[in-house]
Amino acid sequence: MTQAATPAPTTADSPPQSERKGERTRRRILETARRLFAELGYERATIRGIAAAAEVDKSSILQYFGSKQQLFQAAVHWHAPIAEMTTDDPAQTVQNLMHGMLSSWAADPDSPMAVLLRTSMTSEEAAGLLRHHITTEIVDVIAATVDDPEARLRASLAGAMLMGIAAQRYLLRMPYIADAGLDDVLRLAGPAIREVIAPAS
Amino acid sequence: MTQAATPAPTTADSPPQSERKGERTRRRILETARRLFAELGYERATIRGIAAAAEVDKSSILQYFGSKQQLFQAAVHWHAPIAEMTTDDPAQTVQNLMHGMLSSWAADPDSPMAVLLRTSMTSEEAAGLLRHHITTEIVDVIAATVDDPEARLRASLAGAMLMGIAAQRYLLRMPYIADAGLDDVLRLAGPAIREVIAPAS
DNA sequence: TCCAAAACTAGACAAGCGTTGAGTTCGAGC
DNA sequence: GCTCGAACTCAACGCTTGTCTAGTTTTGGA
Repeated sequence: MTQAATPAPTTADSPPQSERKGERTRRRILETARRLFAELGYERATIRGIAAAAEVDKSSILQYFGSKQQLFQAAVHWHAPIAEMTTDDPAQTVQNLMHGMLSSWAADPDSPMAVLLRTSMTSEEAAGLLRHHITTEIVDVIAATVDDPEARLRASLAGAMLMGIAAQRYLLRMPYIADAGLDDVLRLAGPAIREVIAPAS
Repeated sequence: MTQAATPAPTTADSPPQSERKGERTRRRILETARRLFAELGYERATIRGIAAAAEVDKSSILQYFGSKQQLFQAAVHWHAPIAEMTTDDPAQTVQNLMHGMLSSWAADPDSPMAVLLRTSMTSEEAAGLLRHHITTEIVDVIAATVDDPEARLRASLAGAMLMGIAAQRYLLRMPYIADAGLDDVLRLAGPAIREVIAPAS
């Protein structure tokens, strides 16, 4: 019931050299958990495995996060800076989004969003988290910049297409898509996705 | 190693009223396994659960398929009639493919392809099966109808986009995409995907 | 009707899981 | 130097999993 009672009077993000010792451990657990959840999915990533990889006792994980479920929720919690990518020009916005999403996945295949997407395929709870995040933080923001009665459906479809490419490129590592350069992918797919959001431009 | 030694001198598909009793049981196990693998993923779908749902003893499943792994492989084995959908006109081919894939997923969310996609996200072995199927049975066939040095990359990207839409519509049930009519989805996304395969047409 | 083969079941096994609670080490304040 | 709480570890629990072996029931041709 009771949360691990973090004292944390300071800002809870970005490592400040050496804070409270427990915070460092907590972050190490979280990063390891993200990596293993991404590689293995929810059930195959065991608390024991995460504990061993993070060089921590399995009990510590439960002391910090309460249960495997809560550890997972903490691991996939993220905030996408979509608002900073939107401009007045929908075409430019799409370009920013595509480049931002694909290059961020390239840099970190264990990003919370990638982890959540993987697990959403076989977990209704994870799917619910993903739906909420994508709807409120991505679709709504993009749709607000488009003047169209079907703006939200258009934004959702564009997002689905982009997610399909990202998933096949970075998660499934499909031939051709995974082998091509990022610029080739953007060149071939960019105009098409742009057209879904802003058809007449 | 040895396949379950099916006697089957007749065609192995479509139920012919009442054949060998074992064949009926085998098919019932296979259909139940597909459904549960689709709903739960590979690890959460247990042999015991499949056996109970198929009203069969758990040992029978292992007798028919050897192991859980082999049962899974049998469950996700499929053949897509892509060749019958291709025409001389790439635009028409894309239209056929989109309509075919989306409406087949709508009719049967537990299709082998859907099951394989779900599990591929967290299983390298499943991902390998999916890569092989998609490359040889879909991408190559589509690319053969397109005259372009980047035909395979184009076909792969179009497939990825289509898969993204199908996944969000039928597996993740995202708002807007899942709620919209099939005709709306085709109207908005169709031209964009068509453009990826046949840019100048 | 009989009987071997096919189909199916019951029960147990070891291994691995998430979780628990009691115990041990560490590090800062008096 | 001592103390006390925070940080961490150890050993065990109850349970579920996939698989195996041995046995029972059903089936279909002679």
